Amino acid sequence: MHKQEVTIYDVAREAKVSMATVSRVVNGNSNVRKETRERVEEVIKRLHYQPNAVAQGLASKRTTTVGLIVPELTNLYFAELSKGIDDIALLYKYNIIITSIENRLMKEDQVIQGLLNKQVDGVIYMSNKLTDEAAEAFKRTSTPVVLAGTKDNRLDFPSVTINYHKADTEALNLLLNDGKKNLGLVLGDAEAVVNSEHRIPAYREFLADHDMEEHLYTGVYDYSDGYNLYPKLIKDGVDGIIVTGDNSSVGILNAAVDSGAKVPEDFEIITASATQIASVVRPALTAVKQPLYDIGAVAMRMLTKLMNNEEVEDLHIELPYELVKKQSTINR
Amino acid sequence: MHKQEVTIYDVAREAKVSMATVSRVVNGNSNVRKETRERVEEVIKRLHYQPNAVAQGLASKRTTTVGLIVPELTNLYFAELSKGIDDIALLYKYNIIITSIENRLMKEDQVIQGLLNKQVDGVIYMSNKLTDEAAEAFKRTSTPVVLAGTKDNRLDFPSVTINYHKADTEALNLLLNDGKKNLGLVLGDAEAVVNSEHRIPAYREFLADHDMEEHLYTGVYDYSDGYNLYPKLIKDGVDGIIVTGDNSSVGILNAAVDSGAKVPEDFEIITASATQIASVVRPALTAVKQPLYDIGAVAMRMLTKLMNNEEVEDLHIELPYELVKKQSTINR
DNA sequence: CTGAAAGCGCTAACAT
DNA sequence: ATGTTAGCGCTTTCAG
Repeated sequence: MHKQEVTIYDVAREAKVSMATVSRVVNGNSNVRKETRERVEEVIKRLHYQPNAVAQGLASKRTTTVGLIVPELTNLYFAELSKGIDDIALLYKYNIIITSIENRLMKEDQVIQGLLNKQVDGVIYMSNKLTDEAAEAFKRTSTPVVLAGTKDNRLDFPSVTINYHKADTEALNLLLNDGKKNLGLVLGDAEAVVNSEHRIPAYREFLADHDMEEHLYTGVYDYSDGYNLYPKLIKDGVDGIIVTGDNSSVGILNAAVDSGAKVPEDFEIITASATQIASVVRPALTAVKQPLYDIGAVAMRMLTKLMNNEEVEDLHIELPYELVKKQSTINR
Repeated sequence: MHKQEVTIYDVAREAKVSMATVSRVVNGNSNVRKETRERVEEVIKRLHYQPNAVAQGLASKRTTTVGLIVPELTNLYFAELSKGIDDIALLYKYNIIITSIENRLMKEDQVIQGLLNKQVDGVIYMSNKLTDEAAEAFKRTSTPVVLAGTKDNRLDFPSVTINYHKADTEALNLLLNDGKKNLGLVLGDAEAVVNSEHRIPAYREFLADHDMEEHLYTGVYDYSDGYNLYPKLIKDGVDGIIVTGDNSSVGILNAAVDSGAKVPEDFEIITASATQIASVVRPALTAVKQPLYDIGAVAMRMLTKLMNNEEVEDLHIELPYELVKKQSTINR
């Protein structure tokens, strides 16, 4: 397996310089005479020399690779975040090792350890919930970590999010103003910090302020969870809901439509994390439009600073969201 | 930046063996006495030793990392393929470096060269079209490459696909049997081998066999392309179409629905690469259901064999597809 | 501005 | 079964 035909040494010999000089040329070090540089560059081109990034990584202790930890690959929410990350990573010449943690073949801390063993320069963690094992693994390392779309109360990892409390309150107000009386909140994991510390408190405060009854549904993760939940919502008399998952919100919507319910007249739905899917269903879903691309991009940008030991003014960035009215709420 | 606290050398000293023995233990080499192994393992655990994968990679010339080249991150078609790849990669303990080529900041061959410089052990390329520059880059290297969901006629790279010709013919027959008279084919890139060598020929043969008029639309890539195409379809008198992109098929569907057309009575749609999105829209789309997860999984499995120089009986695997009738064609 | 030399942490013959 | 010894290809002082 003679992958590497031509090494830095070959270039050095051919250009009649030392490998140190070739290394300088490759790395854009300015301490090289113009003529020398040009001679080396000519040889590099002629020999089709390409630096071995693994050797560079070992010698320099920087791999220009970051790890991405994502709960599911086939979820547009994470895909849109990832795209923001990817674009900025490309800009700063980092590669991305992506690892999903949905497969139970390997525990989450093992996945993270595997990433750290590969000497990634940094990690971006996306998920509604920072699990204990992940937190443990992260705090054992000096590798910088940024949370995208999640917060953590215990360990204060850098994060990029929106203001969930404010967003949900605004969405609840929309339902209230549309005349809905029994407002529900549909969540995935109730333990997730975003839910337990932000969304649920916002919901309860709202209920208290308006003297309303609580209709909290947890453990609703995907399309079919949402679809199956719908009859229960109706039985409970709920007429307006905020759904934190995009797929589950579409499940609920389709269950409503398929059962002949009138949306939004009888039943209103607001999705709290809109992806493309929210706008292609009919009726299109009114949504809290999180700037997913930007969250990813800002998180990655922050990570580049952390990896370079640059000053980072604010380690907890909240980006603006937008409440976009579509057809699943009364439009006026 | 003293990331690596404890090295193989520390373990060796502490366990009073040579680093070679520690290496053997770490790599599961059987040539180690049981007691020695246990002593070393105890030290490894006590010192929290973790092997540096970069150093392993440099010394062994194997990085247990594969590169994934995907046209778009935010497209469920590729996400579902990726999930199949990811699961098998995890099983065989490979990490994945994912690179999208939608960002024009870097040319495709540069992206590929970057992957090769990182010494990936193999590459999986997904896209309807293997571009010239990609093909050039691949043929310069000895690193194995597998195409997932694409074929190539020039260079005969290993591939995993379905039989597009057969699938499209079957879909066209369905439209015909539903009484549709003017059948259209809506594509993205007409130059893509899958289209130029498989889908278009299948379409033309079908038209010839049934003495029908051609309605071929190319350059239709995303949702809005599809949405905007609809009026033209109607003007052209098309009453049944096969759409190769899932997002564009939904665009066409919504344009039809929004304009009050009756689907499937007046207009039938079959999507030729169904993802989750095809089943959540209403009416749900009749689809050629490609086994995307399996295509990814089989491609990755094939790649593991290639990377280990194992025998691969068939380098061009075609997996079975399924024509799933939903609501965008007449159901009977 | 350039070169010499010492590693980075590990694997893989080759000995013993 | 275990140790010794070269590297893998590159970066990075340190000299000059």
